[in-house]
Amino acid sequence: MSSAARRPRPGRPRRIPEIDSKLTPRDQILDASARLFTQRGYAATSTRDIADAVGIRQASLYYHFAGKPGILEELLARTVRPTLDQLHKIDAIAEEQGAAGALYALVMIDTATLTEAPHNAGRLPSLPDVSSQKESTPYQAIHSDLVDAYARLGARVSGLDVNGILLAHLVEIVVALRSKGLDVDEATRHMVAASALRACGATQDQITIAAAVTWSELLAE
Amino acid sequence: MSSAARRPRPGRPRRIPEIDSKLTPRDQILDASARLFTQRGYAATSTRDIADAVGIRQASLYYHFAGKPGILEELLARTVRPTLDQLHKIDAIAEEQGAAGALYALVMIDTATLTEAPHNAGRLPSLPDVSSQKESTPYQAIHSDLVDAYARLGARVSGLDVNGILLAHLVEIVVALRSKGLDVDEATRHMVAASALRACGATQDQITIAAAVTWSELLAE
DNA sequence: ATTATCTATAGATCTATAGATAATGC
DNA sequence: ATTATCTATAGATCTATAGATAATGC
Repeated sequence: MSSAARRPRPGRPRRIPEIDSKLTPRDQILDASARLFTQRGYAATSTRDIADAVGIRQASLYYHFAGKPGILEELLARTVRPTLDQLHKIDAIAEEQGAAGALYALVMIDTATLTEAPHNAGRLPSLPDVSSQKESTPYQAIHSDLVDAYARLGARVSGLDVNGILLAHLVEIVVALRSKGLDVDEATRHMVAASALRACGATQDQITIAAAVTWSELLAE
Repeated sequence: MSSAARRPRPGRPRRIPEIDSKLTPRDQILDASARLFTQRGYAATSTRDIADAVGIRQASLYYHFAGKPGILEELLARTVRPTLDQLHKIDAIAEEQGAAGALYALVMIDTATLTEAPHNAGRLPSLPDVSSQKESTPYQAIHSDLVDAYARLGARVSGLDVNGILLAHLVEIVVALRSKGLDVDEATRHMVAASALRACGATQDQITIAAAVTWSELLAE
């Protein structure tokens, strides 16, 4: 038998040798934290709980993160950053194909981000022990960028002032579905995108066209 | 001017005299706790936070409750106990008028309980730091009594095995509405009751009759 | 030299108990 | 005597820092 692939890293070895994980130590911490935060709550999870789950000593967390708030911050950011990183595509679609197609595409991207977040970390922002944190964390800033994008596109589709938070909230249905153990597939996400356009007063024809636009544009990465 | 009504109670006075509250000290603690638990989370709220909100010393809580878990337990119980206390009426309706009317009435009573719970304490059971508690608290027992009642009536209305949890979950829509700041009025609760019957396969005629039954029976306290 | 861990521990909570105290009630 | 508070504090965490250590990389 060949022994399992070893890929020795620098640094003092762990007391209990790492089971061969494909994740970096940093990502192991984030994954364990997402699981514990969503299952037991943020405040109810101690840094020791996280370290134990990863298989390192409590103090070793601080080499990778500025403590529990730092871990939370990164988990929150990962629920929006992948979406924001594609906003340039949305802008391009809005230019070339109109706002309806762009809004539809934004919903498809945002729901993909939320569906792919490990351990349904999209639940975290609405937990009381997370949302009651002090204002003006980096997350609040990037999240409001996303809300602004929804508000802009919603306004252009409807011709009215659309509340961006309302659209962002509508998209979070996929988080609720996941937390009830339901699978969120592509068809589900299309339904959510169509709902968002309908909420902006789009006709069925506009929705059908928007759905078509999304594919031709987004697949051309 | 007449001085505000004093109603001296036995016991050492508080350091900071109590502002004339109509609540017993025990209920003052429950009210402050419900507010803090729903706003900041259960684990994120310390016994000192609660005591400060009430205006007593941290240690004084323990005269009224067996600690934070005891306070939580009572708050959870109050989200179901008022409903369970009226189950005998539901049973009577089921006997005399049939299961559909009884299920409709149960939903109306349960939604009333949840709508009237101070600070929307109906949110608490689904918070991760609450739901991940160890099993077999008294609350789990009485809550499963309620779920059983839904399952029994649902089965009788539909003729099939209906998941009681599904109906109980459907009712919790009123908690979600309240936490979004929306008002839950009687019309809303009727819509929820009708939805529950529809979920059990009731016809519109059956629903109309069930709605009528509810009033004649429940108003006769 | 750099990296990623470790051990040890200080200081800040946080929970819960013991026992004192200041009212009312009888 | 009973009731409802208070003060004081022990013991159990929990977070975060300091500094040592055991690898790899150059």
